[in-house]
Amino acid sequence: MGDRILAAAREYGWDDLRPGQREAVEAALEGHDVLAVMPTGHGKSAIYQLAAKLLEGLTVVVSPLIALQRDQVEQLEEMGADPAVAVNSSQRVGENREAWEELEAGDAEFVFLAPEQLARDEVLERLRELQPSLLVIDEAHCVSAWGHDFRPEYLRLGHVVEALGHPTTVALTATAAPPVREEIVERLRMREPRQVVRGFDRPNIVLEVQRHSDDDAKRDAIVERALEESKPGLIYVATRKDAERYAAALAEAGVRAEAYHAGMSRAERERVHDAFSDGSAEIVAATSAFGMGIDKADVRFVLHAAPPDSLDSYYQEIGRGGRDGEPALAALFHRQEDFGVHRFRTGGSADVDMLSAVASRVRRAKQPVPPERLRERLDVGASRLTSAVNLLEQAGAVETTDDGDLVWREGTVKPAVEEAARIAEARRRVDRSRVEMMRGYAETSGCRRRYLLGYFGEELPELCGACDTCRSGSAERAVEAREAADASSESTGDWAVGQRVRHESWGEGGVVSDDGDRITVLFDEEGYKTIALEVVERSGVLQHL
DNA sequence: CGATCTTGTTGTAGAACAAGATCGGTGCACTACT
Repeated sequence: MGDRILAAAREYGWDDLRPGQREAVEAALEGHDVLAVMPTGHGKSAIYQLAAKLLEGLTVVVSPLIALQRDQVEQLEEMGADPAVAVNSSQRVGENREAWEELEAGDAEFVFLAPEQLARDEVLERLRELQPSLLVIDEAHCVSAWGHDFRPEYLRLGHVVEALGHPTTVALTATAAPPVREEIVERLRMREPRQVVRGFDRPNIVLEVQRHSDDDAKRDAIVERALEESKPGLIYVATRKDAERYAAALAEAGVRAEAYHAGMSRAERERVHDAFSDGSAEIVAATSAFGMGIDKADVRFVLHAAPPDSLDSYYQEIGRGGRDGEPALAALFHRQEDFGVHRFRTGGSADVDMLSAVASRVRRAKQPVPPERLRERLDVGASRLTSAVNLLEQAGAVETTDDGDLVWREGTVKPAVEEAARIAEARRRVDRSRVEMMRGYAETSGCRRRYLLGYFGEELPELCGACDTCRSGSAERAVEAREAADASSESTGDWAVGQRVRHESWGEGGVVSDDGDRITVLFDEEGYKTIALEVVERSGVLQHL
C-alpha cells in the first residue's frame, strides 16, 4: 500500500511524504476515520488529496470559509488533480447548478461546501445519492471553537456523517489540545479513529511576554517593536478599532502597514490579503479574522496586542510565523485588564425562551418536525434555532431522525430546558477556564514553551532556551524551586497526567499537566483548574477515581 | 470587564467633569434595494 501512496504522490509531483502523511492516508484507505493534527505548511491537504486519488468515489470537503474553498479548488486544478467544484451562496445560481450537474454526471471528484450548506435537506439528499466515499472536515477545530454558538451547524456534522452513510471521515486541523481532539472525535461520531498528531513544537519561534500596566506605554512598546523587528510581520488585536489604530500609527512611522478586520468591505479585505501575500504590505494589524488561508512562509514576527481567548487560538496565530524554519518572534503584550474582554465574550446566559419554545413545539407535535418549519413558526434565524436544538439534543430531550427532522425523546419541557441551560452554563465555565490557561501562559515564571506544549499534551524534556523566561534565568529558578519542593514532599507521583480524579465541588476530571508543585486538572463541567499539591494533600478535596 | 461615547450638571461663559449608556470577534445564507 505504501508503494501505491508514494506512486500517487509522485503523480502530483511530490518526491516524498512528510512524517504522518503516509500514516494518515494508510489509515483512511484501510477504512478508519482519521483525525490528523499537524502544523500548517505540513501538508495536511495532501492527506485527503492522496486518499481521494486512491479511493473510488466522490470526496466531500467541508471547509469553513468560502474564500478558502475557492483557493482549494484552484490548488487542485494547478496540481492536475481530478476536477473539483464548490457549492455556496457567493456563486451565482447557474454556477451552483453547473457544479451539481458535473457531480451528478460523475465528472467531478471533489466538492467543497460550508457546514451551513450541509444543513439543507436538499443538499444532503443530493449528496447522499452520489454516495461519497470520503468526507473531509477541514479546520476541524471549528467543530469545538465555532460549533457551540457562532456557527452551530458545525455541531450538526455528526448527523451529516450518518446521513451520508458514514463514509470514511478525515478531520484535519493545525491545533487541538487533547480535550478538543476528544470533542472532534465525539461530535463527528468517528469510528475506530486513528489520531495522527505531529510536530507541535516550532523551535524556531522565540516566545516572549511583556506585561504592562499603562495602556499608552503598551501601545508605544508594540509599535516600536514592530518597527525594529525584521518584516513582514503580523499584529493581532482585540478590536476592529485597534486594528485601524495600529495600522495608522505604523503607517505614520513610514512602514507599509494595513489593517484587516471583518468590518471592511470584501474588496478591501482581498486587497490587504493580496498585499500581504505579495510583500507590498510589510505589516498587517488584524483581528482574528485574518489568518486562515494565509500561505506565507517568511513571516518574521507575530505580536499580540491583547491575549486571545485560549492557547488554542494563540498557538494557531503565532503558528503563522516562521514557517520557512528561519527564526521568528512571537511576543504577547498584555495588561491585567485585557483579559476582561473575554469575561464579556464568555458572558450572557442561555436562551431559555428559545429553548422552551423549541421544546414545547417538538414535544407537542404528533409527527417529526422539520427544522425549517420551526424556523417559520418561531420566526427566528437559523443559527439561534440550531443552537437551541443542539443543546436540547445534548440534554437528551430531542433527537434528529435520519431525514433531519426533530422528535421528542422523553420527559417534560421544563426539566429538559433546565438541563439544556445547565449544559450551556457548563460550556461557558469551560470557556472561561480556557482564558485562565491563557493567563497562566502569560504569567508563568517557568519555560513558556513547556507550558504551551504541555497544554497540547506534549512534554518538553529540556528547557527550550528560546523563550524570555529561559533567557532571563527565571525558568531555571522555577525548576530548582520545584525540585526542592519535590524533595521535601512525600507524595507527588500520585497525580500523574491522565489520572481521573474527583473534586468535592468541581466534580470529575482528568489531570492534564503536572508542574511539580501544582497540577492542572481539566474538569468535565468546570474546565481547567490549577491546584497547588500542598492544598490537595492538606485538604483532601481531590480523590482518585 | 473595561474603554469610549453621550448626556447632564454647573451657573450664566464656555468648558470641564461626572454619571449613565453602549459597545466589543469570528461567517454563513438570505433578503431588500439599487
